[in-house]
Amino acid sequence: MAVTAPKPRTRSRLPLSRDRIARAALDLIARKGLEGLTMRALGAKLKVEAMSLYHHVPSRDGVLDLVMDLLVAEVEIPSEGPWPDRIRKTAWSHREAALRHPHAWPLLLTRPYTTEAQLAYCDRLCALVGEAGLDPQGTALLFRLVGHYLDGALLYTALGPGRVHDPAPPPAPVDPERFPALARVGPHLRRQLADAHFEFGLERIIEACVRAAKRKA
Amino acid sequence: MAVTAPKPRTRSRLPLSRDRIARAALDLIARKGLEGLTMRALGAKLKVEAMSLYHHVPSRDGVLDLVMDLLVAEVEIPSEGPWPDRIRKTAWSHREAALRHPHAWPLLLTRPYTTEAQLAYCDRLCALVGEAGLDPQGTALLFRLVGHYLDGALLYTALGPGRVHDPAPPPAPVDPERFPALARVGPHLRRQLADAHFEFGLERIIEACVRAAKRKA
DNA sequence: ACCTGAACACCGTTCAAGT
DNA sequence: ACCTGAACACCGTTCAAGT
Repeated sequence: MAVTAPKPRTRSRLPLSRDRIARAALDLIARKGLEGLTMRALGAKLKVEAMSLYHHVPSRDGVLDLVMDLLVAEVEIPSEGPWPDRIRKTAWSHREAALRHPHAWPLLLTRPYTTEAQLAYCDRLCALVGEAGLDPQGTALLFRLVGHYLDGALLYTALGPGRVHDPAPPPAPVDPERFPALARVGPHLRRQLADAHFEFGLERIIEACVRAAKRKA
Repeated sequence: MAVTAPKPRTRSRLPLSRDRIARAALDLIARKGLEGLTMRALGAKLKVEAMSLYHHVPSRDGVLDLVMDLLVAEVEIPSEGPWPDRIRKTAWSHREAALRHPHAWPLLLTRPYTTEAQLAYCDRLCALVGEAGLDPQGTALLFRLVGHYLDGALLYTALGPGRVHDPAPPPAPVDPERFPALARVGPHLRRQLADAHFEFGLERIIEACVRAAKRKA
């Protein structure tokens, strides 16, 4: 019995889905920056009118939430080994993800965490810091200490120049007459040194956590 | 000889100036948020067509630079006393300024420092951290450690809920079945505790600076 | 059920024109 | 010199209409 082959659609466009929208949005942000993510541009990328997106997502903010879900999914939080080591690895994993998605990363610093995936990510971080063995109050103190440092360091990482569509020049030469301290320290604040700076600060933060854990124990 | 009194202008509008524009912009941001600062709204506030602003400022970004100048001018950096104390006071002064201008503060974290006033501010911060007595490389390490912590903490401070036009609800109750660690620690992450959290982290950071300074000396 | 097209109420910015 | 008005090329989102 002859079976008709599935009709080859001349326009073989997959149906829209939240997953396809999320990936297209992440890619668009990587190319054009956060403000380059417009509903019209996103629609064009998916070969669809902008208005079709609203059937899968409630608003532009809804798209940003999908992108945040992709970001937190890339962070690895190990569950084996001594906890200071796990904090160290988690921090570096954050840094790698931020470097992979510099334009999108600020979303994680400026928007509330609401989706299931985002809350699960927060939960894993709380559990990790809780391994230090302090009570919930003490855990919250360490959580903020580590968190604030990471947030600041990764925002700096993400906003660094030398990326696509980032017109900000590297720190311009500074007049040592008018700004003597800045002229002296400035050369040592170069982005190329950011790895070493990140590591130094991270180790001081972990030391502080270890000391706090010992004090309570 | 009769002198004609200066004709009382029925529309006594002051001439536009960069200073008036800056203050109006800061006020508009306080009321409507950063995205509420539009050239049209700013013009309306100054009783002028939006296009008149372009005679005093090159672009919307130029307005944001003026606002940043106002913000850094509010930070007090003491020049007397032991340096760990001065770092502590400078940090708290930052926090107070961030709390006075929560909506505008993120500008200082996301835009490059370019104007005279902004560079002078960076210079004073470098000079302060330089007081720890390390060489420029070491000074840069401390500068990043303190800076990243402050950036993260103040971004958190600035983005907190409970402000005008901030629809984000305080951390919603969390299902302890699905997110046990978050449910345990979450209550201790409330904004009301932010002062104590900020202080704890700041003191650990200053300790680390003191230790680093001793090690080198 | 899913996608479209026109429309609404906005943006930043340019430019020629007014006083 | 300073301000204006109209216009251009965009936004996010609504809504009635198509298939």
